Amino acid sequence: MPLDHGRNLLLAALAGPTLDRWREHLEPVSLALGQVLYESRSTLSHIYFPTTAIVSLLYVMENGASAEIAVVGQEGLVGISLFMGGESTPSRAVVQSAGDGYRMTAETIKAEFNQFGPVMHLLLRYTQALITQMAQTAVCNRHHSLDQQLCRWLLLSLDRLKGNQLVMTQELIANMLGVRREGVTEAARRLQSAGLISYSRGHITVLDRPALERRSCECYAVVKKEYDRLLPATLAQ
Amino acid sequence: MPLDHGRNLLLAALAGPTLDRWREHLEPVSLALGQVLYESRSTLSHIYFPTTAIVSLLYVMENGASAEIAVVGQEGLVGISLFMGGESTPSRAVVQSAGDGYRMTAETIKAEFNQFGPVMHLLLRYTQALITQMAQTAVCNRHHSLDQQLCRWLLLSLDRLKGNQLVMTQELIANMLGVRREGVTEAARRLQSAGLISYSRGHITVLDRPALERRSCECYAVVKKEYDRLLPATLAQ
DNA sequence: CTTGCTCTGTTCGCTATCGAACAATGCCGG
DNA sequence: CCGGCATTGTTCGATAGCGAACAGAGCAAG
Repeated sequence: MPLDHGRNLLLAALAGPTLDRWREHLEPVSLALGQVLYESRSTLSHIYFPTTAIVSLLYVMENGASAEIAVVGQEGLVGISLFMGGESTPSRAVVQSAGDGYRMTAETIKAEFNQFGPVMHLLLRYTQALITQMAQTAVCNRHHSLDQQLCRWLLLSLDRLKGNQLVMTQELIANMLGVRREGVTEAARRLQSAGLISYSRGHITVLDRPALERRSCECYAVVKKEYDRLLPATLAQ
Repeated sequence: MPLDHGRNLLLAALAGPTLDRWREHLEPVSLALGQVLYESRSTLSHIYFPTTAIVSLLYVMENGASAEIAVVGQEGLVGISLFMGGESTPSRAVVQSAGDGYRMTAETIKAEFNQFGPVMHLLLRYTQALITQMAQTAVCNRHHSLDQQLCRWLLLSLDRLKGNQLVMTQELIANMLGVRREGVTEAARRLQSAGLISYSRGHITVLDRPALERRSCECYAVVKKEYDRLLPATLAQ
């Protein structure tokens, strides 16, 4: 069963006949750290279903600064603009944590979407969950401290990986959060001395997840709750 | 022609037969300042198509602070979660500028969407434009100064009104931007002394729109461009 | 074991925004 | 035309995050 190990939850939610039809169209791909799945304003050639990889949707400003808009892992897909109809977006999709996934050509996914069945409704519900994540990112950027945002970010990433370890430099986290690397260093040090995490040279281990959740702002919980509500079949496994 | 004056651009984009069918389902409504079209997490009963009103989607935090996620006017609709499948969202929709619009029951819009024709594709393209606006709000909240954000916000509002006047207290703007009222006062004073706007007691007149655009961050242009790209038929009027 | 490089730690002054307190101004109803 | 209220203006100290510069510290290749 090729779709089993480290599977993507949207794919896993597909019922038998659809999945059988999809199987031949799903190409396994290995996603390397830093790989760009699509560039800002470029027409997408494929839609991606991460399994063990994590992908960040981020916007890169004219001056080169960036900010993460949302994160996608095994629970979702990269490339909603293909079925939403726009074909491209102003944002960029970058692999934030190396791993595997599947991809499907733009044509195929559009044809599948346009069968207007359960596939379409699943993809749209996922899209709404993604919208919630973006909205909450906006709120979080406005109101919450770097410490809180770091907690939120670690939790969102953790949910998309197995285990309690993240391979992730502070520099990279800073780029995602749109802050200075030094700011992340200090926030991480505070979390470490509080015993919530331990890290060294690109390896972060979460020691006390409940404490991390308490220290995070409400944004994490809002997003989590909404994913659980909108995609129960896929997450309750 | 009841849908003519101060019309909604999505409705205007509908072709004859669809519009004829819709006409009897569209109920004209008057939207008062501060009116809540839907509450956080509540099931929506109607979808709204503003004509002269402007509606803000905002998230209200546990401590009462708020932040605008996106703004909707004559170019769009309020209540995407009805056809996206979630039925509700964690955000709230509040009338930011009084005016008129149309509404349609949840049942009707779902039935129309599920005819899978041009209506569906139009609504999905609009949704993608809205997503871009949310994403850019997140970026803007992270990186840009209050002055820049105020310019962006004024421009977005202006695009959704006729004329160059906004009826809008600084207190309200502050709530939307998620900043202090004093901050808006100072930013507005700076814009006023630069000759870009003139305001008094809740009435803001834009005197020099090009200058406002220059002073704004890139976010406004990104969003505008994406709306124009995704909804050309509706905006090119 | 050394060299070089990546990653993390730390410091300094700077600025934008915050939070709070209070003053001034103009509109509206009686 | 006067009192009250909504709105705007101004100031103060506090603080979070920025920008820049540089110091350690661990890993990896030779």
